[in-house]
This record gives sequence, structure tokens and C-alpha cells, in this order.
Amino acid sequence: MARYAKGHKTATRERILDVASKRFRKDGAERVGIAGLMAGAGLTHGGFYSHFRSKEELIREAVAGSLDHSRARLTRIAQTDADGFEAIVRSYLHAWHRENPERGCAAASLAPEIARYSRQTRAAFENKIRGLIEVIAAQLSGSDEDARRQRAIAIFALLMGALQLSRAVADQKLSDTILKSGVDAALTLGRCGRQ
Amino acid sequence: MARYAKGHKTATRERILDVASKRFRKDGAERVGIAGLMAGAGLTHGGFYSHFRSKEELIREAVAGSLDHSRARLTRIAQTDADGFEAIVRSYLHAWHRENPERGCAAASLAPEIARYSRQTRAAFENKIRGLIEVIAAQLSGSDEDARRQRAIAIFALLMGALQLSRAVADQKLSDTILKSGVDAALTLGRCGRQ
DNA sequence: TGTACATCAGTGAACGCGCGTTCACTGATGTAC
DNA sequence: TGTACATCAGTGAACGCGCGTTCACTGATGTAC
Repeated sequence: MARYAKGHKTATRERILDVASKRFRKDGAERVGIAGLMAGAGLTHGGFYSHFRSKEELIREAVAGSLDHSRARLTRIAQTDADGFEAIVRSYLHAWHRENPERGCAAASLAPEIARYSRQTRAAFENKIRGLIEVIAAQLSGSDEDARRQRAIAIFALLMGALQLSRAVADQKLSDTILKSGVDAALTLGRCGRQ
Repeated sequence: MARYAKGHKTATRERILDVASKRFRKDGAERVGIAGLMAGAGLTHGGFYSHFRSKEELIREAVAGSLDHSRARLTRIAQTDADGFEAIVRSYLHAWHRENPERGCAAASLAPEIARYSRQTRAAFENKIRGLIEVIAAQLSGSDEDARRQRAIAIFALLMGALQLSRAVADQKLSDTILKSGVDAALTLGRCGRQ
């Protein structure tokens, strides 16, 4: 093969990123191999390095891309609903999100793993997390912008932590309780600045 | 070698568990190999399977053991301080904890990974998490026991999530802000039932 | 219009390596006689 | 007290396998003449 239409290589790259992003979130970046990934994109493993310098670069870009999607989705959800904040909280701590990690928040799937990668990868992650925090902060009331940001940080930590716990326990009843408790607490934190 | 003193095998087993528990929390269970683990305990890899049926059994027991320690430590910290709840929150979201995962909370290091293991492993994790939640709930006020438990669940999720985020970002200033925001929010949630 | 050549996305064999797991074996000690 | 044997925690070679990465190659198309 050769000399494809303009934009063909970019399209292939996007396809690899899309497959990677989903598999990383589902199985963890560690567990996913390059060969299987490329096969999932309809290619052979050898071509990988003409698209990415290394597996870690792929992880960096796949995580960044999926967090961009998360940000866009949360923004959309917030705009659609009358109470944007509550809509964000309920959609994040929803059973659907718990059961479909491959379509969900990369931070919830990969945060501890990312903490073990290079500074560059952590910086890329950080950059996107700042964006998510911004989206949440924009839904909070209160005159002090810094205080809103700090509350948004804690709320995001709570959402992420609760989703992880709901996935890690064996008992479905406890898992449901975790989601419910997370929603209640997040709404409490969201209302603290309102009066 | 052979015919060691009574309790020798148990002591070796404990040593393997101790090394495993620390390495799993530091590097992730996935990244840690049996051979290196056994070498760290002063042994060769072949003997591993006379102590554990499989790597996953080791993960299960190492995580359970370290969560037992976490529970004991949090209980002690709560008893030492005048405000037991605040002491728990501040010690969990302390820079020392962020920088020493190998000595810290296994849930914060491994939650997404545990979510991908077998039901048996998730059940073992769940059992210990229930214990941690109990310790937190015991520090909360409010007459409704169920409500205290639910708040404790959310608080633990918040603590775990905030610690993970503080480890995963590159910028130290943001990392510090995450810890601080987590403390503030956890204290807010802890006080909600008090009036 | 026809021929020779350059391009380059993708192929697939090969690299060294570490993984989890199995198993025949070692050898110092305790026990039986 | 001395000898033969059983025990069994730990050893280390070997198993098949998949990993991330490299690289010489393919072959369909676009371009130059």
C-alpha cells in the first residue's frame, strides 16, 4: 500500500488513538499490548512507530484525547439541564458510567497508573484535569473564584474516588450505595457556597 | 535447607507479603514480577508457589494486610487526637502520604487495578474497605447510623481521589492545592451532621 | 501516451527480555531404631 | 551413641508466551520526462 488520499495517515492515527483510548480505560494501559492494539485498528504492529515515538507517547495522547471528550460531554450535560451541577454529578456517578469504563472518565480508570509515569505524561494529564475542574467550577456559585476552584477540585476527587470504589467492590448493593453517597456528598459540597 | 524452627515458614510468608505489599503500592501490582519480589525477600522465585497458589492470591492477601494496617493506624490516630476525624483527614491528605505510597493506603494506589481482578479479589478488598469506612463513620456525629456510614463512604472516596490526583499531577503547587482542598471539603462533609 | 522512478503507509520477521508457572532436585535437620 | 531414613523449605533450570521496539522490505500511486 502507499500514496493514500490526503489525510489518510491522520485518519489512521486517530483510529489507533480511539482504540487505545478505549482499551486503556477498560484494561489499564499496562495490560494493553501494541500488537493487539494495532490489530484492533485493522493494522499490524510494525507500523505503530511511524505514528508514535513510544507506547508512553500513545498513552499520553490517548488519555489527553479522552479527557477532552469528557470535558466536552460534561460541558454539554451542564448546559442541557436546569441545574448544571447536579446533572454533572448524577451523570458521572451513574451506573452506566460504572459499567462502561471504556467510554468513561480516563482519570477514574488510570489515575494511579499515570502517577507512575514520567513528568511529561503527568503534565499532560494535569493540563486536562485543570480543564475538567474548570467545567465543574463554572457550575458553582460564590463570589470568590479561588474558593470555587478549590471546591471543584474536591468535588472532582470525590466523583473520581467514588466511581473507582463502586467498580472495585464485589457487592452490587454496596456499589450502588457508594454511588448514591457520592451524589449526596457532591451535592452538599456544591451547595456550600450558595447559602 | 530444611527443617527450620517452628514458625519459620510463616515468617517467610510474612516477609514475602511485606515486600509485595510495599512494591505493589509503589509500582502497581501489574509491574511487579514474582522473581524480583522473591529476591527482595531474600529468596529465589521457585519457592513462591509453596506459599501462594498464584500471583493474584498474593495480591489479594497483600492488599488485605496493608488495609488492615491502614485501619489500625487510622484508629490509633483518631484516638490520639482531640478531634479524631480531623486527625484522620489531615494524616491521609498529608504530603508525607503523597510521597510514600509504598507505606500508604493500598486503595489509593490500586483501586482501578483491583476493579479489574476477579470477584474473589474484589470481595477481599471490599471487606477491608468496609472496615476503613467503619473507622471514619465512628468519628462522625449524627443519630442516624446509616447516614453516618454514607457520609463516611463519600469522605473516604474524597480522601482517596484527592490523594491520587495529588500524585498524578506534575505541578507541586497544584498538588498541594489538591491536598488542601481535599482537607477542607472532607472537614465540611464531616461537620454536616453536627449542626 | 508511455516509461522510469520516487514516495511512504503499512508489513512481518526478528531482537532481547521478563513474565507466571512447573518441577525434579538439594541438603540440613528431626526422628526411629 | 551411632546410623538410616523421612521431611520439606527453598533452589534453579525450563516451559511457552507476550512484551516494546527495530528494520529491511513491499507495492500502489503520483510525478518527471
